[in-house]
Amino acid sequence: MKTLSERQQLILSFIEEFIEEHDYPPTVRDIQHGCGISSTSVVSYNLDRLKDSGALSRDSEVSRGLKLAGQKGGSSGPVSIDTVAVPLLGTIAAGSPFPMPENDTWSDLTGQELIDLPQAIIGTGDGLYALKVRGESMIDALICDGDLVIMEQTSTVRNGQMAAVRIKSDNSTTLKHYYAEGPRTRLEPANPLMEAMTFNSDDVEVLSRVVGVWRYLG
Amino acid sequence: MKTLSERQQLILSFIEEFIEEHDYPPTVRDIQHGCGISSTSVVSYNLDRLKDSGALSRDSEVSRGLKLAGQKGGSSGPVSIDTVAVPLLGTIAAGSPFPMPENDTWSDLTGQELIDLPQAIIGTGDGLYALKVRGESMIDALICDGDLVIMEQTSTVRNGQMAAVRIKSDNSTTLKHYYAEGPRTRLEPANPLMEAMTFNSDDVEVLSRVVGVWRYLG
DNA sequence: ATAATTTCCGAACATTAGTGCGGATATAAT
DNA sequence: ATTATATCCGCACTAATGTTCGGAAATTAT
Repeated sequence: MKTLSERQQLILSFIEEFIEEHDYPPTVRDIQHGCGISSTSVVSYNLDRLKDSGALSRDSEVSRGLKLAGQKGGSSGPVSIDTVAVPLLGTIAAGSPFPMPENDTWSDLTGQELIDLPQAIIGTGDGLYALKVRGESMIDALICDGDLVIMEQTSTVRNGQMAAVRIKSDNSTTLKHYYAEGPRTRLEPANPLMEAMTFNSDDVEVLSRVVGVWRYLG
Repeated sequence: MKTLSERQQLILSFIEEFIEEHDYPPTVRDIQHGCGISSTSVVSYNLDRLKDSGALSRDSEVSRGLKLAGQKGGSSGPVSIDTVAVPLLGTIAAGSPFPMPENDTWSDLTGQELIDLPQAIIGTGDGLYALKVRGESMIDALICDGDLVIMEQTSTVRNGQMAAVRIKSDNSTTLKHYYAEGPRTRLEPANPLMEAMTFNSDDVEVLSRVVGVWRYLG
């Protein structure tokens, strides 16, 4: 049996993910653009090759007439270790109020979406929660749309740590590196190309500490 | 909530059986003939009613763009908290050569530092490796010093995915969103405030795909 | 090198398939 | 009955989508 070309494997994995996302197969043109192929005929050609090799079946003259043959291969044998489940409490977006765990929220986590993180890198996971970032409002913090921010609810952070802080006079909330310097508090964006700002310490309220950021590019 | 008409229930069950048989949803006309309806517009009308009632979702202007509400992904088993161990191969810094897994590196992982990541968000973990970022040379990619970049060794990525690409004429390597557009290839920084650049496709070599970024602020 | 084969390209082309519209028909409310 | 609402009918229109074809380019075999 002929081995699949790189492009054919790419197409195959694209189809798989497309179905995973949409619950229906892609069109020839979906594949074309998704895989950066210049012509629909090339897609059609490779689909026929894939059909020949038995990797999929194809209904002629039917839009989205694709069916993967070798569905999900059984997962090999992932090593099981301890993980910590962290509740996904909501999303942050520019302007929207900053979601915070509340007393009853903690006790009633039923139905909450949970994010599993390895204990090895997270620690005990006590008091941790996750927020999903919406929009590009946190570019300054090197955080973009879709990122998952892991936070620890605390009102005290050490200098240099990143925290969700509220500027009372603005009633705005941002993620910044925190530096208490006596009566003044300096907030420094993660992006070193951007300028820091200082406020009266009274004006700055620490909401949570940022423990980690997870960006998944599937 | 309105109760479904007989015809709507018929359509619903037809869609269900059709998907069962073909693995892709029917067209409006498939439904028309399958349910003995005289006009496509009647089908379209009832599909909209079914959408209103939440029985299914419909992608506009998309052939077979149907998804039954009660169906979601594959088998929903018990949530496993398995993790996958990913080898930490080295560090990336500005100017330094981009570390890549080599043949013997793969076979001899003894003593390699391993990073555990949840299988739930990483997948099988096949062909994955991790690199630690040194320095601020990747600010454009919203990646900063200390970040852990999870990569998959592949030379083919789909449009829109982020990848480690080498510009041959520069002999430089960066992380960019990749868009193959025929003879030209567009590389787009993750930071939407920055401009994209295009190169001759010959001049661009894909080294690895970026699967995820983990930033730990302990 | 030369020829054979595979793969790719671009541009039509032809069918498939979703949508819109005027009007008919039924069903329910007033 | 009369109005309102929901459903249906055909038909035409347009967008979506699979296919074809001549030729170029890359790969492999002789």
